[in-house]
Amino acid sequence: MANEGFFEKVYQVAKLIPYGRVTSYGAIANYLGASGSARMVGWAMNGSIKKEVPAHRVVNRNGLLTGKHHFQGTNLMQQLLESEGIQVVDNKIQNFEKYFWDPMKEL
DNA sequence: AATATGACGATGC
DNA sequence: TGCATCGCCATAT
Repeated sequence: MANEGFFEKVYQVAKLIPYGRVTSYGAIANYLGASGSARMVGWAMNGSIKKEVPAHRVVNRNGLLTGKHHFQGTNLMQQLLESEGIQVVDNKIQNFEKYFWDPMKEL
């Protein structure tokens, strides 16, 4: 209920991430107008796992799956990304710029 | 009310 | 090029 307004926004944007695409926490934060609070986006994702939010499509600006530890399995996040056609090596997305999806730019 | 933490980001060295 | 430090801002305790 209106208590997690910030979180809600993050969830909405994360849900809008197209299939086979990824984005960064900072990009979402920037889109929400909270540029600088990229950490909040990550924190919001913490609860997004319980939701229907594809948090596996959200990584840090290095394209590194930093939050994979928060997923159920050890490499579930990586598997999900690979399932979408994204190459992941050593917890890092290959051709990150190519798969990068900027909410501000796309929306 | 204050302090510590955190799935980040940028800059400095 | 890689590691270390500071800054940001909301949540949790």
